Amino acid sequence: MELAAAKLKFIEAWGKIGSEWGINRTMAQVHALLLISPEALTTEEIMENLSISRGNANMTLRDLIGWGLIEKQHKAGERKEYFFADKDVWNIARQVAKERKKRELEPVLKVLNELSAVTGNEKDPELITFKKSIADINKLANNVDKTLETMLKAEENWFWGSILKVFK
Amino acid sequence: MELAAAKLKFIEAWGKIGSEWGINRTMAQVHALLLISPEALTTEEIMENLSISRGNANMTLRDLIGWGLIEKQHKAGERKEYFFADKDVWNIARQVAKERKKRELEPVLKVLNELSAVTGNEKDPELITFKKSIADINKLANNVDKTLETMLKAEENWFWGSILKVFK
DNA sequence: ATAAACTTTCAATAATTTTTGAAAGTTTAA
DNA sequence: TTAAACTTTCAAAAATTATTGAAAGTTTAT
Repeated sequence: MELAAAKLKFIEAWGKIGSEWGINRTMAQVHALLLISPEALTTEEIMENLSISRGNANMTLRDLIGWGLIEKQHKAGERKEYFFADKDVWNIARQVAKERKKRELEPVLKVLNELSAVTGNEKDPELITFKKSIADINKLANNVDKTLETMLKAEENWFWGSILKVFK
Repeated sequence: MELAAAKLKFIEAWGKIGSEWGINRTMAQVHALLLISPEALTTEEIMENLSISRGNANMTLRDLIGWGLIEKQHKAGERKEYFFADKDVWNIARQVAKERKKRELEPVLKVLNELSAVTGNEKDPELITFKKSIADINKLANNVDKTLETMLKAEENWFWGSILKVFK
């Protein structure tokens, strides 16, 4: 396969993955484009490359910066802003894990905690089932939380080394 | 907090989590409802409880069965179908992991493999960057795949025991 | 101070996803 | 076979989410 075709295919695939994981297609595609680009690109170049509007490009780039996945770069003597992606895939995974933990897991843990305090007739099967479910989910969520916490601090080789060794 | 209020809050929260993870809100809410219900419920009861239409309930229940998260049950002497959710949270996590692995991760691994075979001028920075990105993503995806594979086979206590011990 | 170069905003529009509900289909019992 | 009880389908409508593009805003150089 030729590079040009492969690039298109990668951008498409990354966009699809993104949308399956609740990240909007365009955002994932812009990220893909920057990920495989050796040079930082301008808004203009991104718009053209992906056939998206200026407004869309601007918002998407802003979001990607918010996720910590790309950064702005300024070139000496130029007014234009350039954007480039962190190419370290482990950093990307960690960054995504970090943001989703903060944005999603933590609020869930908070709600689960509140729900643990439900009151009522302790003989009521409805209450018994409810409490058991909440307790189980709570336990799972806490284990996930701890594992992510470790992942965030860990180096890639150490992390996978440890996990895969245990599972051999 | 009273049980009735807690149930509503849980259904809402589970729905929100679902939609953040690309599962549609209603599907997650129906799952939540069945998860905290000690008895199997009919389509009718689910419709009423969540204020959704018959068509929606039917499709959603079908999807949940497809994900292996709920099952049909028949009660002796009754024509109606009852639905109930597996209450084992570890099974749920495994089931979701299994389906997403099959539906999403495996196709991605396939595409990444094809993209590894890209050809071109080996001195071209574009090609070098592309190949490096693909190789790195490939490695990460394979590690995730192996870990999920282990998770699918594992008992909950063993799994978390192993992971959390390593990370202590 | 002005204008060119560039970035951001946001109301309107488009695209996508979800939901409805009535009609069609199926199963069971008599 | 008929009809009641129940389930499934799917075209149309509603809701949600993403995108556009022109106008407003900002920064820099002169």
